[in-house]
Amino acid sequence: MVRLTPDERRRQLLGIGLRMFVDKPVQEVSIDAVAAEAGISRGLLFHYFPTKTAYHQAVVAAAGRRFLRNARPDDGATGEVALEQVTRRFIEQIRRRRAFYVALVFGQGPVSIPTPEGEEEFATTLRARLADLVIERCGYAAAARPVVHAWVAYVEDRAIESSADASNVEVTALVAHCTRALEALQETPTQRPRVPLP
Amino acid sequence: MVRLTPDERRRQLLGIGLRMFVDKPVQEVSIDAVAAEAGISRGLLFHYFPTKTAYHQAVVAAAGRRFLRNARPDDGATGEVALEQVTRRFIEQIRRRRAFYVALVFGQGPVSIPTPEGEEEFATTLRARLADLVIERCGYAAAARPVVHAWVAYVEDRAIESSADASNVEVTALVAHCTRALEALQETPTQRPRVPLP
DNA sequence: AGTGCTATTGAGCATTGCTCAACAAGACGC
DNA sequence: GCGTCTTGTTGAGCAATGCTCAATAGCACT
Repeated sequence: MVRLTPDERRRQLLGIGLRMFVDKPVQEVSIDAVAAEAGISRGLLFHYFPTKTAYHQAVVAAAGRRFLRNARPDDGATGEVALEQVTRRFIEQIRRRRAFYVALVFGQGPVSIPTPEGEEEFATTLRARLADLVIERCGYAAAARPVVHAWVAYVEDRAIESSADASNVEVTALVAHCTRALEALQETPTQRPRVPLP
Repeated sequence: MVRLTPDERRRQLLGIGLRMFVDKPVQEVSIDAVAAEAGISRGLLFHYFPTKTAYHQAVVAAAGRRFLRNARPDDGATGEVALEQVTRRFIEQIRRRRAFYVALVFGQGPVSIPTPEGEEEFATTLRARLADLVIERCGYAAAARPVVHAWVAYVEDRAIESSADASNVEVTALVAHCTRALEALQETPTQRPRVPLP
């Protein structure tokens, strides 16, 4: 019987979930399997997470936090440089761990990533957090939020679909395309239909 | 005991799943509940779907097929007109049944939508099918497929995030923006990085 | 009416999600 | 070194669940 700090144990369980939910969907991963992997009893898992669904959501949220953290630009960076960094880091991350991303982040719909400490029960999605990041750090207007939010979806799809074996050069080109695309999208008017209706 | 055609029964079960999986995730919807809703025994459900996961996937695929079918342009339409129709129908559909779409299509990652009859085990996602639709019907080059595919993700996000209570006029403006956005994205070069690396 | 086909049932089993009272590992005081 | 307190941890136990399979019952056709 190994006794861990609640924090250590929690982290261990989340880490195991991060591995187990990649190949199998929730309903095919049993609490027993997770507990066995951790070397603990079933009961303990329910001491840390009230329900299996709650555990799964916590794992997914952890995955989202991880991607968000790794996509952050350098502390000094702002404007176009920051945008290039965020875009590159986001894309590279997805490509490096494609299956992981698809299973735990992309395939989970609007999964909440609670902001860490204290802030009043605020929760949101990875796309929303990345959009905030771009708006705050790269100098985009708050009014452009819908465009930025959906642009994240665009970049995400390009990263997922681009085959992971492509060379680094292609990644650079993709990053360049995506940063330019954000400007192009932002400049695309939202007012009049281009094809007048009959 | 009510006896139905296998086809009718299958349709009924898929229809029930289409309703049940909107509010609750897979692991919280029991086969018992589905069977009770259909007025049949648990066993029968396993006669139609070998496993619960298979049933869920079939339901999700059905949802995808539905959206794909409703997004098709008119038979005669081509080019820009077809693009406008596909975009509008896709957006309107998502907005009209937002929760449904998010739960069953968006929140399921790369769910396969098998092409109906005969075709050799080909299966793909809703985004891929919509991309094919745009390429074939709206006159886009096959080389633009990655852009079109990710553009679908962009449109999808705009539709999901735009509040459902907005007026019809705003939808028209959004459709116009999205169709223009596809051109803008297509014209955004993928070759050189805009911000040269140090 | 009889016969064949098959959609459907229902008992049954192993596993699963979840609860809870009891246990034991470490920290602290003495 | 001993006792005590706190709390991370266990394991039995239960109802519900996913799934199997032999038996049944509805329907079409002769």
